[in-house]
Parts: sequence; C-alpha cells; structure tokens
Amino acid sequence: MGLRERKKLHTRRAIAAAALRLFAERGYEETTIADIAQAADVSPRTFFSYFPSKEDVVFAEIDERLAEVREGVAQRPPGETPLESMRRIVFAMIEAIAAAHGEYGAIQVQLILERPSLQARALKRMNDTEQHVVERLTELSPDLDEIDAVVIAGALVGGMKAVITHCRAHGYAPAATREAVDRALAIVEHGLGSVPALNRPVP
Amino acid sequence: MGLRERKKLHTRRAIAAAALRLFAERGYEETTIADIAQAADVSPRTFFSYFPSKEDVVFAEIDERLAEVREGVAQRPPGETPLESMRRIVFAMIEAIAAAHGEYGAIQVQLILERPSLQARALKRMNDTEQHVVERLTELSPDLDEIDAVVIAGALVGGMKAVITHCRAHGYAPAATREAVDRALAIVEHGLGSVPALNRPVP
DNA sequence: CCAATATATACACTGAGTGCGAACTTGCAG
DNA sequence: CTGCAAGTTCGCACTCAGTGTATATATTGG
Repeated sequence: MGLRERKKLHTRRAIAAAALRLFAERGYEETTIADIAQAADVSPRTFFSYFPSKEDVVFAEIDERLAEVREGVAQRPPGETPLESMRRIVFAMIEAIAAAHGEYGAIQVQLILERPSLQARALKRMNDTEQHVVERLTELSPDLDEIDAVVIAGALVGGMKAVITHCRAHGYAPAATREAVDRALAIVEHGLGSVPALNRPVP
Repeated sequence: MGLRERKKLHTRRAIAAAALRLFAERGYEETTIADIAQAADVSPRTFFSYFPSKEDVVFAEIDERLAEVREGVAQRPPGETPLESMRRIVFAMIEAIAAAHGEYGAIQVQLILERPSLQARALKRMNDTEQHVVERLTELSPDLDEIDAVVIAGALVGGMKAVITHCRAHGYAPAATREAVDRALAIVEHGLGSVPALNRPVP
C-alpha cells in the first residue's frame, strides 16, 4: 500500500472522526461542512471528494464493517446447508452492529434514530444488503425460485431489523440480545424449514 | 368542508400534478422548486407550506392511499383471527400499490427506482407502516410477546416488499402478481402458523 | 360589515453540493 | 536527481433547497 493510499485513508478517517465528534458536541444540524473541514484540517471542497454528502459521513464506519461482513460471507465451509449459511450471515451482521458500539458507535446510533432522513438512509443500506443476500442465495441454491429467495431474504433481514429494534428498546444486554436473535431465527426458520431446497447441502 | 379546505386540497393536488408532469417531461434534477411553483401558479415559498421537501411531493398520492389503507385496517370483522387480519392488510396494500399505477403512477415508480435518495424515502415509509402493523398486532393479541410481534411484522412487510420486487422485475401481469402474493404468504405463514397466539380468534 | 384568523407572498438569508481550473504532491522512468 | 505524468487538494463562483420573518390578502364567524 503506497503512501498515497495511506494518506487518503488517514484523511478519510480524520474527516469522519472530526464530523462525529462535532455532531456529538453541538448536534448534526448545528454542524456545517465548513466546521468539519476546519476540524479535520482540509478544505470544505475536499470533504466532498471523500463523502458524497454530509449524511454519508455518519455511515463511514458502518459501511466499513458491512464490507467486511460481505467478504466473510463469501467463503463458506463445504457441506454447509444454505440455511446454516444464512444463520451465519445473520449472526455476523448482528455482531458487526454490536461491535460498532465503540468510540463513536453510540453517537451514530443516536443520530440515525432521531433524524428521519438518516433513518431512511440506514434502511436503504439494509435493503442493499438484502439484495446482496438474494444474490448469494440464488448462487448457493440454483434450483431455488427467485420469488422464494426474495421472500426468504426479506424475512431474514426483517428478523434482523426486529432484533435491532427490540434491543434498542431494551438496552443492549448481551443475554437479552442473544435471546432475541434466537427467538427471531426460530420464528423465521419454522417457515423457512419447509423450503426443501434450503435443507439440501451443496457440494 | 369549507371553502378554505377545498382550496387547500386543490392547491395541493395542483402542485403535485405540476411537479410530476415536469419530472416526467424534463427529469427530477432538472426541475427546480421555482419551476414547479410557476407551473402550479403559486409562489416558491408556498410550495413548502404544502410539502416539506422536493422529495415528498413524489409520494403525495402514495401517502393518500396509504392513509386510506390504515383507515380500512382499523375496522375489522369480529371473530377474525390475527393471521387473517394480517392477510387482509397485505392484500389491501398490494392492491393500493397496484391502483397507484394510474395517471402519474408509472412516473412515480420510475423516479423512485432510479433515485437512491427516493428509494431510501420509500423504504422509510415502508418501515413506518411496519411500525404501524406492530402496534395493531400487539393491540389485537395482547398476549403476544413484543419481539414476536416485531418479527412477524418484519416478515410480513418483507414478504410484501418481495412481491413488489418480483413484480417489478416481471411486469405487473395480474396472474403473476397473484401467484407471487400466494407464494410469499405461504412461505411466511408456514413460519407464522407455529405461533399459537396468532391462530386464536379475538372477541 | 367587522374583527379574528388562516393563508399567500416577497425578501433576505444559510448551507449543501457541483464544476472548473490552478497549484501542489506523489510515483515513476530515465 | 530530475523532470514528467497522474492524482489530489484547493479556492472560487455558482445553483438550488429550505427557513425565518414581516406584510398583504382572503376566509370565517359574529
């Protein structure tokens, strides 16, 4: 990795960190791009060569983790059933979200919850992830009907969203979270278990 | 209904119609609020007393129909099981979406599909509807755990989204749509059928 | 017809986001 | 080390969405 790329990554992180810090200190609306740029020691114009909009900077860290999850999903032990794969994906994502509760994680979550426009963007990201799951699913089980794959992905992501919603309302106690995941998966699986293609291992 | 309210509704519709027409003619980005205001014969400032943002005007008609659906969901025949209620809601919504394919419906759908920001807003509306379903569900079955209700709503709305996605890809042929709905519901229900609270009729 | 109230508009302003060309930095080849 | 090509930052000028406010105009109820 050359100097150029390292610098870029550093600048990107500096901008994101400065933005999140300012958002936390004085609020989202009250922070301008100019403020962020100044705090990160770049020109206002440069901000937009790293993030296409002010809203996107909130998702900087989340997007990084999401990319990791997608990588991880790619390689999968042989003999694993599609259903098991799906369970693994869901757990990886929940874990990724929980892990995001680091330095600025709490601020991100709070911002997203209280700004409808950020909520909308978060949902869009979930939807994109869902599309990804559909692709992966049809790849794993070529004999699976497209409509079935779409429904299954929807149910899975819906379940995930349910867990997040539930945890938000009841705090992120690990035991409660685990229980929520188990319950959600149990419910969804009872329906999913009846799709034969999902329970046949692939070579 | 007084003159004042009639006029307001008329202006609202005029603005929405002008906006959709201009979006169709020259594109979304290429149409400014000033253009819309001029076409609807109001001042630019007035636009914002009817719609909070340029994006919201795209959803004007959809929101009207969604409100109708919520009304319809409210009164429900006695003895109907929660599961039957849910099926009724899903069908009503699918129907509402299909009905929106009127004068400007096609333009709306096209706009939403090709602008990520509009997609995000559409998903937010779906999510809000999902919240509504959760509320209604816990109201209908007080003995239903919250987490279960959230998962069920998620699965239902996920299924709905799946149907829409599928229909979009395969055209809106009525037969195909009906089949998609049946398949989606069948899949979801196989899971949902195992939740006892859902199959007990309420007084 | 009058007064209270709701609505429309004009005006001025902030801030997000874009296009462009100039200045600068890095990577690489000779 | 040196200079050239490519990538990156920056300043500047601009458009447009969206807001606050004060003023004018229309509607309603009495």
